[in-house]
Amino acid sequence: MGKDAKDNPPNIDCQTDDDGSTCSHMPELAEVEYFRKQWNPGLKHAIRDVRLHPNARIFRSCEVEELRSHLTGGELVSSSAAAKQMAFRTHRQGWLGIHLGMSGALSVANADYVSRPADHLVLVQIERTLVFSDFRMFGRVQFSIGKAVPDWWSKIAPAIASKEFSPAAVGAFLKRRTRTSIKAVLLMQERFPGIGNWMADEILWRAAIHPKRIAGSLDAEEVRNLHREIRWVSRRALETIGETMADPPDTWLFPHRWQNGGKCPRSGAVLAREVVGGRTTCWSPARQKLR
DNA sequence: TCCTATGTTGTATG
DNA sequence: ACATACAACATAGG
Repeated sequence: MGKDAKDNPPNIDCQTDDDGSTCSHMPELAEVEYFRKQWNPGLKHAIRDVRLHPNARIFRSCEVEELRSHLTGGELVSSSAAAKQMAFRTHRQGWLGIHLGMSGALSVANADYVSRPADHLVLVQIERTLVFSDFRMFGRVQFSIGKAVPDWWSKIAPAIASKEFSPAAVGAFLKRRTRTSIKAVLLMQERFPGIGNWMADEILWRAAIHPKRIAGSLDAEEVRNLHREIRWVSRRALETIGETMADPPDTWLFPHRWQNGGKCPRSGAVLAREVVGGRTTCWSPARQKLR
């Protein structure tokens, strides 16, 4: 699972949002991986100062003063991402966990960076500043010290790319959901770590499965197709969005799904949009039938 | 003014 | 114990 970050040469570019408020990419699997790498230039460099908002909601599971004193004068040595969670290891057995929620973002800025109101955790170094901003504060920071792997990291479900994420495991999970839509089930992190709203829609569109289908009603072939598309979308998203945050090409559902009157890139039919499983859902009625 | 937002969690109910 | 549904969290933008 863990990919250790490379110690890249310092990158002093300011990559914070220039509109100062919104980020068009909300964090799912690949976006989290992209944001994780934003802090690579700061790994293995001393942190001179920690600026944080101790009462911000993102610290609701965190001993803020312990975090502050540990990081001040210390350093981050490596990082990995799993599901929608990031883990940064520190100089002396520290674990810094970051979840980006709906509006969180990591960025690297100049050494003389002036914090904005939504910058809740800012790590100041000699050559750069590492910034975690989150204006809605659905994100979460966690911190612990010690060899023991913290629960928030060890309890993450087996990665979609792993061997344990098998068609049989997916099928067994679906079989237990006899009254829930497949769309809602795909969002369950206990089996589909990192899948979020846009990925779920993309996967179902490719697998030609209607989002309102009852999860337990999929037949063996549909489960196989679904499993294959989950793997494919995850891998391709990591290769594209995970590297550059570039939007996927027009051959994906992704760039069409929020446009009013958007059309299915395969059938040309007008896309449907409706709340399914409590989330806004987009599908192509021409490809995805309720049977 | 009202509605939307790509996430998770706590709680109530079946 | 497990499955299910939904309000709540906080903020900005259309």
